[in-house]
Amino acid sequence: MSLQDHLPPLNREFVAHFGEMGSRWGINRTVGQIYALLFISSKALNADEIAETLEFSRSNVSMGLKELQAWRLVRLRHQPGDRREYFEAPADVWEIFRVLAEERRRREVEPTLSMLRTALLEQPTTDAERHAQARMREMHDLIDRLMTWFDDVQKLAPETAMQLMGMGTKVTRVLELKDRLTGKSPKRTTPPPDASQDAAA
Amino acid sequence: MSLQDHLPPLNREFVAHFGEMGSRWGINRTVGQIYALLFISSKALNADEIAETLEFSRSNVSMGLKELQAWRLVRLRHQPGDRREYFEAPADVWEIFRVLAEERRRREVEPTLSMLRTALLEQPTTDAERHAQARMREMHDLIDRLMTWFDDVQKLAPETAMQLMGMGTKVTRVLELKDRLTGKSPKRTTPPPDASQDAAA
DNA sequence: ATGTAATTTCAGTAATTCCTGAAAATTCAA
DNA sequence: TTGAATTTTCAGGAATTACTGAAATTACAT
Repeated sequence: MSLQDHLPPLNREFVAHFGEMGSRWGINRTVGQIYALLFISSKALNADEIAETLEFSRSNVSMGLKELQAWRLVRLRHQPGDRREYFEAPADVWEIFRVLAEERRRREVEPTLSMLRTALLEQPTTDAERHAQARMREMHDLIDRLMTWFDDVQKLAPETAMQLMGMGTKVTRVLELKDRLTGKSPKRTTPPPDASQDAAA
Repeated sequence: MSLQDHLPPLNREFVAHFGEMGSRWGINRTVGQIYALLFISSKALNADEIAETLEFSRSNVSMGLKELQAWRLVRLRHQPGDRREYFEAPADVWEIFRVLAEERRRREVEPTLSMLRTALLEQPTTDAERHAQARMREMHDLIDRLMTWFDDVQKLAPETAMQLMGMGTKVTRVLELKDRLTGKSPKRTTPPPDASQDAAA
């Protein structure tokens, strides 16, 4: 029994793609494929079904699922009258995005932010240290701002966030007006958005 | 001559951290350390200086710099009267963030988006395919929205984008008002932001 | 053109990560 | 309890990725 036997072409394609992209996303082929399979599956799957469909060893599937759970990307369920564990990917894609962003932040950003904070408390002794610290402060401040902003957006209900994004840069017109009033120049790097954007309001 | 000899503790710490985080960020230790070194350096460095400071082989530094250039994270410069190539990291941290986001998008998002678009053109033949395609459409639409929005923000001048972020969720009040008028409930997942956020307006 | 400095390529090796099968541990029904 | 079903752990091998030194290439001054 092979992946080919069980999955229709469309599903197979999707699963294969996630396997290939895995390394770029910081997960391995196995984990990527397992997630993809669960994401497009209409029902929760148990580890044996996954192993059989993807032709991975049972133990590999076990490890993969463990990692996906650590990422909070899959959820464990139990079917009545079946003691095996079933797994599924949450249905709401915005929720998936939120969780993914949270986890990446925790793993890829927070450690650096914390290192920077520590470094910024030190008293620089040489010129090299003084300059390095100034650069670190710039980096720290940007990351900190991005994270604070992201926190804010995360607190929004999905549909509000979607709406906010749907507005595009229209929000910035308010800022431009304010800048004009307070005497600053608006400074765009590209021409203003065209009128077709205006529908959302 | 060792890293220890050349770099003061603060700088050494920073460089080491980027080396360790490298794997989580999808680059290797070498590349991470080279970038970190250039980022905090007050002047452009040539490959030999880098190799000596970090104690990597000259060829390794050459490959690392090549990769950093492919990421557009370092820039090549020439010093008058010196035929060696000097490298530096752009000074503006917002610019760095922008480039990083662009590159990650190109490498990690676009291939998937393109795969999804292709898959969505297919005519599903089984129920499994129909369901898979529906899920793919959800994924595609979310990514597409995020990217469009990100395009918009990228077009803004740094200070405008910063301001936009500084506004936090205040923008959403307009949306909430609109929702209330059109009869939808605002649906927050958390209580509204406190008044301390209001300073930016 | 020639020679030297600077950089890149690349084959081989080292280091790391991934995956498997076997064994151990856990869960649960009887 | 016992034992069968299920899941997890983990040592060792396979596959991949990283790094080096030597050789080749390129760039440039004379």
